Amino acid sequence: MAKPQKIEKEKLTAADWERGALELIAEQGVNAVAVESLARRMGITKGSFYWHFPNRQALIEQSLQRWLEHDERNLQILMDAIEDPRERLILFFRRSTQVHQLTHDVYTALCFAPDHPLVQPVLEAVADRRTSYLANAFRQLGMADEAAAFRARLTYAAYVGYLQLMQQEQAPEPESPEFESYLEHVIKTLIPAV
Amino acid sequence: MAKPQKIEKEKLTAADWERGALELIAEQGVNAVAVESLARRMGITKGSFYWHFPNRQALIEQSLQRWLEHDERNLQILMDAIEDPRERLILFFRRSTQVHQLTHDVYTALCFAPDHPLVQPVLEAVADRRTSYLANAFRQLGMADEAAAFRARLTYAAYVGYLQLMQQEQAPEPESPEFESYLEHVIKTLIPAV
DNA sequence: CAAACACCATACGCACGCGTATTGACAAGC
DNA sequence: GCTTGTCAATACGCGTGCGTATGGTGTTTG
Repeated sequence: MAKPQKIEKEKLTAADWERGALELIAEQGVNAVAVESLARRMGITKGSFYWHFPNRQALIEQSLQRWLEHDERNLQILMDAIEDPRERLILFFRRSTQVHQLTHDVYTALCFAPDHPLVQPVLEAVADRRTSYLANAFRQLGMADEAAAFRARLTYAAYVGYLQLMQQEQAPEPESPEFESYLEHVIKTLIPAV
Repeated sequence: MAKPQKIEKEKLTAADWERGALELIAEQGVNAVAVESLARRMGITKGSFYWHFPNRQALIEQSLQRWLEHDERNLQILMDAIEDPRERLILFFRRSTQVHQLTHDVYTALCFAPDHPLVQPVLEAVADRRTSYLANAFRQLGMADEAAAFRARLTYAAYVGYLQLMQQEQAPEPESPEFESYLEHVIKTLIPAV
């Protein structure tokens, strides 16, 4: 073993821990983030964890912060990419399609822990962002300020509620034809005609 | 039953425990239902609890079952009381006003624990019930079967999502004038004109 | 080459929550 | 009056999960 290929060693960075935490959140919710189980999952013991982080709370905070920034960029890209506000709105709905996408699954998990003290501020920020994003699009479609704000809230609420129905498997699978019909109905109902 | 005033002894029945559990769920969520803390809250030790229930799970199951029946009656009363489907729909939205009402607060709490194995079937039943209630009303307003079902799902989703926004205090207080304006907007958007 | 540093393993103390076991108090029925 | 049944208090064992302490190994750096 003269030249140990560094494949094996693979020291973990704080970012690795954060990614692992986010995966756990996506799969099993915030409460499932336990130091020891996470460490096991990373193939390491918790002795290491407490070198990178002072405690569990710091891990969650930093992970959520990282996710928040990541989500920010995602939204920005979406906004820049598409000119037509109507198309942007439709794409917003379609985003619920992206199940088993880390960023999106984390969001779903967070939605179901709105009282968690660490989640609350994050969720608030995201709701603000998405709501104003929606309101903006509605205004561009010619709605008055107040109406646009209301419609945005309604749309956001419908989106979040749909996430829950999907969680209970009481909503059609995103790929199914029924989903497309439903989506069409939603679009017709919530997006004003051009 | 000749004379003994039963004021002092106050033995607890299983129903008392269930009520206590539901209060806890309403205030702090399903996970907050711990045997010992609940016992303390009832002014008693857990030694008694395990006489009435085999374990914690049974308590939660029976409490939820009791709540489910209670909610069933509530809905039934609502349906019987009001003839006009449009009025019924409006009342459905207004029910989100009933914060700090035990039955409703429990529902909110359950909505935020959809993955909990004991909550899942309950939530499913309620979602079914309310969705078909809504679909029925929409059909009575002249919508086709499929459209009514879609609109019902959308409406239910919007309702659940709004609960979350309220939880985050990002939605107007039910008594405020802004709430009335928003409600009006929702009605105009989701309920087809007569 | 020795000391310092970065990263990880092992082992412990502690709190909390579930469930059980044992005992006690108090009423009703034989 | 003594047994039986009902409800409650106390005390334990057990698992889990957090955080700490301490020691070890490899890599850097003076």
